[in-house]
Amino acid sequence: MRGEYSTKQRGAVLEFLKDASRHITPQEILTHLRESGVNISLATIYRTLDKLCTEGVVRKMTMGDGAGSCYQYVAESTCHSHFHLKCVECGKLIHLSCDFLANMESHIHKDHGFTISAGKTVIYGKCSDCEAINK
Amino acid sequence: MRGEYSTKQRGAVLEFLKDASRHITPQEILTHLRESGVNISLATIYRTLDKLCTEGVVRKMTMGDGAGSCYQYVAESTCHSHFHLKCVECGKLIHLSCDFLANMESHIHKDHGFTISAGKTVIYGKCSDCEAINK
DNA sequence: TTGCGTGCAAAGGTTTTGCATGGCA
DNA sequence: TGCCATGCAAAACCTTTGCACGCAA
Repeated sequence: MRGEYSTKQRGAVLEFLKDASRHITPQEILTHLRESGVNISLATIYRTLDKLCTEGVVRKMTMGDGAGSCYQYVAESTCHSHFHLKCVECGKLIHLSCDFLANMESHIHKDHGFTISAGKTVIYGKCSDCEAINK
Repeated sequence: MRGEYSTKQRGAVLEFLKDASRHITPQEILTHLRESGVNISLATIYRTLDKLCTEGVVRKMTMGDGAGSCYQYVAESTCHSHFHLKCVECGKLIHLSCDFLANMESHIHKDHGFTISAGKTVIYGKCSDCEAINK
């Protein structure tokens, strides 16, 4: 018989991602689940995340600071108009929902023939706090 | 005496980056320079790139597909209004200069207090070609 | 001569893979 | 029972670092 099995580990990973609903590293998942008494290995986490990614349930993002990849649970409703700003100074990650960005998407689609995948995109720059400090 | 030396390796790396004027991986640099008869090691390339980065001569970018980091030569004049679109299907990288994006920068700066670093930002999505194929 | 730059090899961290075992259906 | 999922360990990668030597100034 073909198909997928529902296991404790897979359930735990998915539940943790849902609860956190923020960007998470495989290492974080390992630590938290171990603390919660779940027996799981890093390899399984990577394999599980890979599958969830293919299914479109979670999303993989790469932070530019070499700190490894992050994964995030994707609720269907939050797919649009949601960009991420990452501060290159302090590493803070800002979730940004804004109509203006919806305009940007349609502009780029019309004028440049490119369909933006907002969830995968990380915009780099400096947050207001760090900007103030350096001035 | 303090200061920097001008070496054959450093010159070769910089020249190659200038010539290519596109996004390049350290591995590519190694291969090309070796083929050109330049004796150089990966470690030196990383160290050189790191310095050039600090000096602002090249820019480091992270491609989200886990393919490692890319570096790009930065001409002073192209620092602004220059975003990158990367197709998640075919991997094509599109350089985008457009006034609209300048507007976006100022909008995000004013309304969200975030200063975008366009050169470090890669916007993911689907290019028109791949969009057409999948439809 | 001084001390930065380089090459090599080893180390560090993240992600992947092989293989035997365990667990779901 | 039949397979898929898991754990462990090893491997594969990318990147960084230590150390002795070479080379620019």
